[in-house]
Amino acid sequence: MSSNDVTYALCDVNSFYVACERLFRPDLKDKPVIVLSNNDGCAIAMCDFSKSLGIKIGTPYFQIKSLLKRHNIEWFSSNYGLYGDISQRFNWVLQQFTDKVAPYSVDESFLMFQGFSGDLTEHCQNLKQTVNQWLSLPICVGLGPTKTLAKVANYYAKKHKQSTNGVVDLRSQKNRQWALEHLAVENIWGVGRRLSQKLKLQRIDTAWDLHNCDYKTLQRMFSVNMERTILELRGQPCFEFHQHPQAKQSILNSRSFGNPITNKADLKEALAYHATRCCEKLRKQSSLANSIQLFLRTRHSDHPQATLSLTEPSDDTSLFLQAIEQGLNRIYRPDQVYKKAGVMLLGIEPSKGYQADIFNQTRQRPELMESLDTINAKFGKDAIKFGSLGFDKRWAMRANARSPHYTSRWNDIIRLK
DNA sequence: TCTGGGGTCCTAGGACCC
DNA sequence: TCTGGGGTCCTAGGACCC
Repeated sequence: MSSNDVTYALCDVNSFYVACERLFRPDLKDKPVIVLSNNDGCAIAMCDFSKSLGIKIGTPYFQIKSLLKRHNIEWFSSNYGLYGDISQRFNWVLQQFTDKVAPYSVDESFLMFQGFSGDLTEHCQNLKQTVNQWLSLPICVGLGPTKTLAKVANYYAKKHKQSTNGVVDLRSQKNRQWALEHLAVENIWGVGRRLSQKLKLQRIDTAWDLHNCDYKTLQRMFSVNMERTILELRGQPCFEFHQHPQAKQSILNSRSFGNPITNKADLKEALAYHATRCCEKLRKQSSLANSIQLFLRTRHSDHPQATLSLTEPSDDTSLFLQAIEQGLNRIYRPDQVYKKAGVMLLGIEPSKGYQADIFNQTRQRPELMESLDTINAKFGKDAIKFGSLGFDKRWAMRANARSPHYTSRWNDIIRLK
């Protein structure tokens, strides 16, 4: 089968976080809603009405506070437990329509159709309707011969929801040219603010302009990714389709503090917490890491940082906690005010097949880690934990309006009276 | 006063080696 | 005093994505 038979579909939930918040709150169906980032810092998702007021993604909460009140807009702290669970259900529905589903982010997935006989547009209309019926999520679908063109199609489906009924097909050359001619270069997937500025200096203003460029020249001027984007705009697939999540090459956990911190003991607890979460993610993907980086952020936007290597790769939380303590001693300054802390694991490799160094005296306790994970999976996060995590979480972030974890915590299940 | 978090990939430049 | 060239590996920083 030639690659000409391959079509990609990008399915994306409209205002996903807002849609999730509305799921269990039918009273919010026609009411404006926005969702704030972690720590209730800024707006990260909103309904069309809020957009029409000029609120942009990333606007700080304090700047829109009065606007929200004036227009009676309901706002929520983000609830990633809920969004993650709904996302899984979304992908499950997509799998009823093709066995080739590649989740791309929490709210969008690529599908691949190969040698599909029948009307693909109709199939996707059907898919869209099913997602809406089963999960009550509004989605848009873009079809194209490459992922980049499917993204372009999705852009138009979202922009013209009414006239397209939420599905746009850019497989034909004629539709494609029109779509690219009317698409500003900054709206192409992979072309951000900086690159579009530079492209415009070269008089490359639209996706069609970029499509017609000499890709070798632009590869030299920019990078291989620019070359790939151009080829994808011409219908030649360059970006891979990963059906299964790839093992992460770095694992990061970080949070801003609810209130600024100066105390070393509090910082240590926060870092221990982040290291614990990182190690859980590491074990979940069956990997080992050989180094850990901890970083702090002060009021003055500088970020002291320390990277420590283990004597051999490990997934044992306690080894990383020891490293944290050493690292913090190196970078902590009592006269500083800290806003944020984080931990990153690096040098990641699969644990399967790892040849342990027989001369290494470091304790590795896979059974202990496994028991820890099993207990916490059953009884909830940190049901059992290392003492260095502490108990009072004085550093915890703000989340003043978080909705219940309707689908993932027994205590949060809706009760009917 | 208050501005998120978690990733990927690419490139440039320095260290080091032969 | 003169002091090459090519390769690899690592890291930091930048750009992008959602």
